[in-house]
Amino acid sequence: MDTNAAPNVTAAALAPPKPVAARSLVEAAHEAIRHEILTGGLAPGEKLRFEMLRKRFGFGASTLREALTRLVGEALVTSEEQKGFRVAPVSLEDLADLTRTRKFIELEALRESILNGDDAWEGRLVSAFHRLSKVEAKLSSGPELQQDEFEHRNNEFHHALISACPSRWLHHLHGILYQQSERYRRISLVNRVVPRDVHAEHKAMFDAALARNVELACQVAGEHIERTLSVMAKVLTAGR
Amino acid sequence: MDTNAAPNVTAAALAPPKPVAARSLVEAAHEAIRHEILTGGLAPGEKLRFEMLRKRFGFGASTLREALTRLVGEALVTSEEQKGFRVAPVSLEDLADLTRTRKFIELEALRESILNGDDAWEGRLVSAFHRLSKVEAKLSSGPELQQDEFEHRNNEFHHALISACPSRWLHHLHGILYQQSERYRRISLVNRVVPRDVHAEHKAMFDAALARNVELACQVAGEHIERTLSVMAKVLTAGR
DNA sequence: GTCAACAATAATTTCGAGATTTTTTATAAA
DNA sequence: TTTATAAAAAATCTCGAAATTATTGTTGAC
Repeated sequence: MDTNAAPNVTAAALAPPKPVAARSLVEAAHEAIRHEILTGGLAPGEKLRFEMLRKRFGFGASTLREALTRLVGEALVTSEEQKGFRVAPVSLEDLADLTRTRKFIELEALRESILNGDDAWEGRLVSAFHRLSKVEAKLSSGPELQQDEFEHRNNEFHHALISACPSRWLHHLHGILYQQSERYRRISLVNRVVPRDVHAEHKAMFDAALARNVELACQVAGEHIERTLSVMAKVLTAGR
Repeated sequence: MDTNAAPNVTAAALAPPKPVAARSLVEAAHEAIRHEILTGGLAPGEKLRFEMLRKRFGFGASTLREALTRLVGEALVTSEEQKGFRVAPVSLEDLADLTRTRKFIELEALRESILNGDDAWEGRLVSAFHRLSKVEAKLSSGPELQQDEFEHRNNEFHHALISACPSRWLHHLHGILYQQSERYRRISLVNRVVPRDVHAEHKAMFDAALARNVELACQVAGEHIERTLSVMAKVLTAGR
């Protein structure tokens, strides 16, 4: 079969936020709505009416319904039988609990990853750190333009760190928690109040991991997560 | 409005396994299919065609589709774009990884639960242990009849143990892993090979928790989970 | 003036048919 | 006999409308 370059999605062509081409309309709808929730275009607690979503994204009711059901599974959307869907709410308590739980999971994964890491893992890590450093340097000049790209590379770097952890279930759980954190992180990025040398923190994690120093890496990563919490907490309380 | 005792679901009346009345057809379909997967009526790896599911359960295509999407979120079903749904496969590797990860999560939740437990928690624990003990005694006579009830009360007891853990996210993650374990556990229950005093193990956990002995409770619970793994592993390898 | 029952409106949920894609089967060439 | 191509069949995916349920607004009685 030859490659078909023509986009075969018709309804999706109407929606403004369309970063990636998806294999099915449900996937496209899922990613579009997910992006809007993560970036705040759909506010926490907001009711998700089908008529509104139809106009905004251009998908049919069944397609939207399945996309929302996926998002419920990722805990980005809540649903109550016969009463529709809502964007999952955010709160300081949830952020604190989420961060604590993520730290618990992520440090265990990091530990196992460092112990099991091979040359290929080191290669992925070096590569991801390099790409992240590049976008971090640009971020100070034009913040909003590179935010999606920064999140993507930040995600890649953190994933590379734990990518040698052999437990599929630990990865699965971490993925859920990480996506939740991303939501809070983006809130604190758009209106950042605390100046912070994130690059230095990333470099410390990178160095400790490559040196195979489990204890140091976990300590640094733990502090990194905690610091992220305190920054996000400040933003959330300041907004009130 | 007065209470309406008549079942308002029409299509669902055809399906044989219908334990609970659901608020929506999607929920009914979700629970019916989930039950069939957990009990083995739908085999691991089996393709889930809509025509087959329509005949078997009597729901419409969209309803089934959403129910399957929910099950994908619970990792009981896998989906590949444009190629449909399958029952999630089982394997010895997955079981080992799952058990290890569940132990990691469940012991942490148990630790926090014992430290935070109040009188209400003790009450729930005593009650759940009592109910579990009753059904355990009956289980030796008629195994198949009480299996659903045993699983239900076993679930209640293990949930009661960690119910005083304040972390919602830890509970959420534990729920995912516990449901997965239930699937393997039911396989090893129908064709059990190793005689085992499960009641004594449960009693040891119960006593240690009520005595607020964190270390002993975690040790006993850890051994309980490990022993469950070894039993299930024996069944899975014997089946080959 | 307050509360409850009832009607009107709006939203969600469900279904079946049509469009698109994948898989299978048949045919022909090497 | 094997491989490639193409038609046919089967399955999934998507849509819009009908049915069910929740919400809102109004009227009437106490």
